Amino acid sequence: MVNDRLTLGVASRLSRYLQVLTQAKRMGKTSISSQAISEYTNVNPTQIRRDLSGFGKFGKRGVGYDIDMLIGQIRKILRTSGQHHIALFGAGNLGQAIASSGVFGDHGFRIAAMFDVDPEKVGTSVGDLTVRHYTELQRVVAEDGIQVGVLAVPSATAQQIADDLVSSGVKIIFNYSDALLTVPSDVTVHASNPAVELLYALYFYLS
Amino acid sequence: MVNDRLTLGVASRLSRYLQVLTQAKRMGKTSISSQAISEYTNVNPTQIRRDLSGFGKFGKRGVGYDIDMLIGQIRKILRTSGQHHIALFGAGNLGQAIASSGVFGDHGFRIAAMFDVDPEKVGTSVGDLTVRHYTELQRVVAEDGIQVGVLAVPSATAQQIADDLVSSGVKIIFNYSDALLTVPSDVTVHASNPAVELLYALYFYLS
DNA sequence: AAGGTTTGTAACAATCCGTTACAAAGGTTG
DNA sequence: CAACCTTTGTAACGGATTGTTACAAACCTT
Repeated sequence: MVNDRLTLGVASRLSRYLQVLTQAKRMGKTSISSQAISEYTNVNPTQIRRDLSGFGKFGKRGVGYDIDMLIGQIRKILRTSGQHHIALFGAGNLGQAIASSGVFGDHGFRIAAMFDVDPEKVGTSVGDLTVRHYTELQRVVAEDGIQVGVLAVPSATAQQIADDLVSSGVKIIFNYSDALLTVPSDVTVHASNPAVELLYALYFYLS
Repeated sequence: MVNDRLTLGVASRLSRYLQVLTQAKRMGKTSISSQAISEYTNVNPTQIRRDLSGFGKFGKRGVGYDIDMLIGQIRKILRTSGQHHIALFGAGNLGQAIASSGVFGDHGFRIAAMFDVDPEKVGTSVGDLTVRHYTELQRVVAEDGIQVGVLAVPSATAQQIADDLVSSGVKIIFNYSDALLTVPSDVTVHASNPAVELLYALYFYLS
């Protein structure tokens, strides 16, 4: 059925294809083959074609996939074609890097607000955002329809922000801090740790 | 066989356990159950015990796993217990965030050098590192035994750095830029894109 | 028109994973 | 000390996912 949930595996691979497609588009390419996607994702080309052909005939035989079109199709499949609003916590180096990187914008995420508690930072501008004080959290979440909170703060303050996000109704938290967050079971925490990803890459290199 | 390569799945899960264990240790915990690891990783507890028991009896029945011990064991299994040296490119916001975060240090990675081309930045200090000029790359890689290059640079310059790293003999590149890098097949590129990871999380929330 | 490339698809085997189950070992409480 | 609870280690089974091989059809180039 078209309306079935994707399996974890398919959704994860589709996301990875999307990453490569977006990068390829930035590099000025307009078309790409399953073979080429395979080289960048380490997913077998037959698997890629199988994943995609489950949703429609997106490719042209002898040519490959039109990148813009495929990006659109995968977004539709992942049901994330709309605009999503995120709130960013922490205006330190990491927060500023995220705010000015455009990496979220490319995928339909708008950084709707940026928060910090440091009075030196509140009121300053980062890109086209103005850093707000943390006390505005509840109001901004409600007014701007924030769906995702991104934590780029020291680990000591992460749990408190997570708690406040949860009580404001935010269900997805992206945690860049070292803290291990405790949240209700209907809230998703995604933690990103580059060092752990490196360990994984290194294992396969060393073997 | 003990000396077999781990499968992709096992290595990936072990890395994720390691991430949770490291965080739990930071939070002051000394012991953890497979059930608790499961809640943070979404890996089924039986699967966790099965993954671990393939390598030895690390747990205590009725109690759980000693965190320090388990971190050590997993590092041994991943053969990444030693010190690894990384070079960081780009002393902008992201580069500074990485250099000062301690996230690599926790996992046995030492940031041995940091590079930039901006004359304003070369010579300045970030944490206990001094930013060096990019022209020193070849020498530093050789002298310090750099195994990994981390790119926190604008996408326009990423490919050039990747090429130079490859010709210096570095085989693992961690790419934070938006560029799609082309490298020889014996070089591993790991790209991290938080927006794509968010799309994935969002899909399961929206369903 | 011929030849090369790439998709879409099928079929099969192998592997991986979730689930259920349970004994053994450790801790806790009365 | 005995009963009870928790948690590991392990086995077994069935279902799901994935790698592999294969090939026709469609597309492009020459």
